[in-house]
This record gives sequence, structure tokens and C-alpha cells, in this order.
Amino acid sequence: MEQKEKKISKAIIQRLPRYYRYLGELLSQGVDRISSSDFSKLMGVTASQIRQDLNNFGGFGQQGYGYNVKNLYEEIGKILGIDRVHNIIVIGAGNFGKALAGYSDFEKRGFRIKALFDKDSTKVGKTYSGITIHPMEELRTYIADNNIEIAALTVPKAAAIELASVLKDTGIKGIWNFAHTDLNVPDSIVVENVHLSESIMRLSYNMKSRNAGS
Amino acid sequence: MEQKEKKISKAIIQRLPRYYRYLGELLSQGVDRISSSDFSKLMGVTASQIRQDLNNFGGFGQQGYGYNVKNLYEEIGKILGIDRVHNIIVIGAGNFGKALAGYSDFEKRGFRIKALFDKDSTKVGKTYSGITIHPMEELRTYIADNNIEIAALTVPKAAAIELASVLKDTGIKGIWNFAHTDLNVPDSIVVENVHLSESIMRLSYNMKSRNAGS
DNA sequence: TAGATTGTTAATCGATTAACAATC
DNA sequence: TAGATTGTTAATCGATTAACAATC
Repeated sequence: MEQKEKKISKAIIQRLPRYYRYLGELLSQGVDRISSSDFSKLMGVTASQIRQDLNNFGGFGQQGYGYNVKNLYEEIGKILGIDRVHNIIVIGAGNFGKALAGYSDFEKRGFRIKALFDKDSTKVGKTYSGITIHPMEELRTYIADNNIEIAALTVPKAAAIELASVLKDTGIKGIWNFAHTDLNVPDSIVVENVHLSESIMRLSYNMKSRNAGS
Repeated sequence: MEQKEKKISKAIIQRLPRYYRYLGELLSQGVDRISSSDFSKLMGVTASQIRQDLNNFGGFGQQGYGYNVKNLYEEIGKILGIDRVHNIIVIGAGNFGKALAGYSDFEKRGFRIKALFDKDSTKVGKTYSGITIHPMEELRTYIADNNIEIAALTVPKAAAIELASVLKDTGIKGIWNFAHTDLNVPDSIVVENVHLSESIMRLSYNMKSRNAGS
């Protein structure tokens, strides 16, 4: 009998990985406890926000003591679902696809890129950073046979839209979308967008208003 | 005598590039006007929000008619500061740096990647997608001589922190930070972070809660 | 125990949505 | 003109901050 879960806001989810990163750094510096007040100074947020955020998931601290760094780090890891391995494929073996394949930071966090896929038959069979390029025809069977949960899409817009539709009846649970388009998927699939074009537009806007305003 | 500017919230800036993208698509489909109501259905947001957002910058619509697509597209382009060219350098000629160099979408929006930089002397002089790798020693003079406004950092954490400090007394106005760390820069420099590790952690969280919850 | 600091409730602030008069 | 739709004010909703009793 599950207790009805409180709805966690997007803003909180946005902050959790940053908490996790700072805790990881504290941990590697040998710090073993921290108060919400000290943590707030380090991160540039309010202590209230830290305590409110964490208390959505449980009481991880102790009055008069603060938070145990290692424990909190692990708890947030569990919350984020990175206490286990996630198998990933990258569809689109262009520059970005290859860059993802070669990015070792993901591996450290349990995100394992198992294969690249590309429709270009001249690329098929080649290997980047130890990851082999497969033909599109193998997509469905590869996902099923290798317990793949996440597909990163590093293909052009039109291809991404098409792939979203193909992936909906495979075992894929999450799409990491690098194409500059919104994807239509059933509720059972989660989409996380990385829209670099939008990111650089925001940079441009902020540069502009920084110089004009304050 | 400038009128005191209303503070524009982060949430609005987050949405502007998406409006811009949809307007660009409507434009290429030959649509020449749209009401906030139709636009809201297309984008999956409320019509109220669209009107409120836009009215922070001016009255771009017309009662009884709606918005002229081409006009609104151009106005938002101006707001975002992409009605002109921005010169960019990419520091770190690894996989991601090369991927950025080869990504033609930026060029279309006026973001011109002029040079790559790397500390590895064996890479210096090589060219990717027509963009040459320069040695770090040339960084300052290159920025000054080529009117560079934005530096994309595709280097490891420690190098990014160091570079942020080097860049602060050059003409650089914006840092596009791909390293998984926060950067300390003076107020005159804007930082836009692309933290892929945090992005994939959010994907993981959402996959987890999707399967548990609703 | 006394001091520190959490967990949590209450107050504030800001962002989103609704409503409607103005106007094309 | 009548109908449509904006710009904008007011109402609601949600997120952040402040305060403090609980407790280690």
C-alpha cells in the first residue's frame, strides 16, 4: 500500500543533480558532515530551500548536527535513479553521436553507452571509443536483447520525429533528444531535451541585457 | 533617457527560443498570421502565457487579427539578439569541440565559430569542418583581433575554471560552458551552462518516477 | 544540559491563469 | 458595424523564504 506521492516540482528536479555534484566534491575532499547553512553558502542558494527540497524525499538530516555528506550523496543518487546501471544506445553516428560515445563521465555515473546506430551503411561496423556502429535494421532486436532503456537521438529533426515513433513500441523508457524539435511520445516514455540552439540564444539574450541593463 | 526596464524572469527567457522555433516553422509553412489561441494549441501552453510573455517586450499583436508571423519572428529574433552575427571560439578540440565546430545550425542563426583552441601542440594547425585549431598562446590576441564575443569551453573541469579566470580580462562577453562545474566570473561576463551529466540524471529521475507514479 | 540545526508550518513573493474592457 | 482577439488588470496558484518548535 503505497502512500500517495507528493508531486515533485520541475524546479526541484532541476536542482537535485547540482546538489549531488557538490556533495560528490565535498565527499572527495573528505568532508563528512555539512549543515544546510554552510551548504547554502557554498552553493549560493538559501538554506531554507535546501531543507525544503530534501524534505520532499525524507528527513536526511539530524538536528544539531546537519547532514552526513556520504549518506546524503547516496540518498540523492537513489532518488535520481543512478544507483544502478542504465544501458544506452546513441542513434546517429555523426559528430555529436561520436562525442557522446567518447564521453567517459557518463560511464562513471552508470550510464553505459552500448552501441551506436546509423543509417549510413558505410559507417556500419566502424568503432568509436570502443563502441560499434550498427545498422538501423538491428534497432528493435538490439534494444530487446540488450536491455536498453535510453536512446540518445543525435540525428536531424525529421529523423528524430520518425525515430520517436519507431521507439514507442520497443522497450525504450527514455529518449535523450539532441534534435531541435519537440517529440511526440506516449506517456510511458520520458523525453529529456538538449536544445543547444536554444541554449546559445539564451546566452545571446543575457549578454545583450547584461550590457544594456544593470 | 531610458525607461526603467521591467525585470524579465528566467522562465520567460527559457520560453522565447521555443516561440522563435515554432514561428520559424510556421513561416516556412507559409502561415502569415496566428492568434495566441491557435499558437497556444500548437505549442501546448496557455494563450494567456503567450500574450503575457510577449507583452513584456511590446505589443506585437493586433486586436481582432492576432500576430503577424513574420513580424513576430523578427521581433523575437531582435529580443534574443540574433539579428546580428556573433563570433565564437571553441576552447578544447576534443570530441565535443569538434562536434560544435561541425554543427551548421549555429551558423544559420548567426553564430559563427571562427576558431578552435587546444593546448595539445600535436593538434594545433589541424582543421575540422574548415575551422583551424590554434595554440593557447594565441588566445588573447585572437579574441582581440577577431572581435570574439563568445567562448565555448569544451575542456575538463579544472581547465574550465582556469580559463574562466583567463577570459575575464579579454573582450569575451559570454561563456558557453560545457564543463561540469560552476564558473566564477565577473558580472560583465554571462555564463550559459550545458551540463549533460545533469541532463541525463534528470532523465533517469523522470523515468523512475514515471514508472512508479501516475 | 546547552547549543546547534533540523523538519515543518506560516508568510511572502512571483509566476501563471482567468477575465474583460479596449480596439482593430 | 459586428466579431475577433489583443493588452492588461485581477485572481489564483505554486514556489521560495522566514520563523520557530522539536530534537539531537
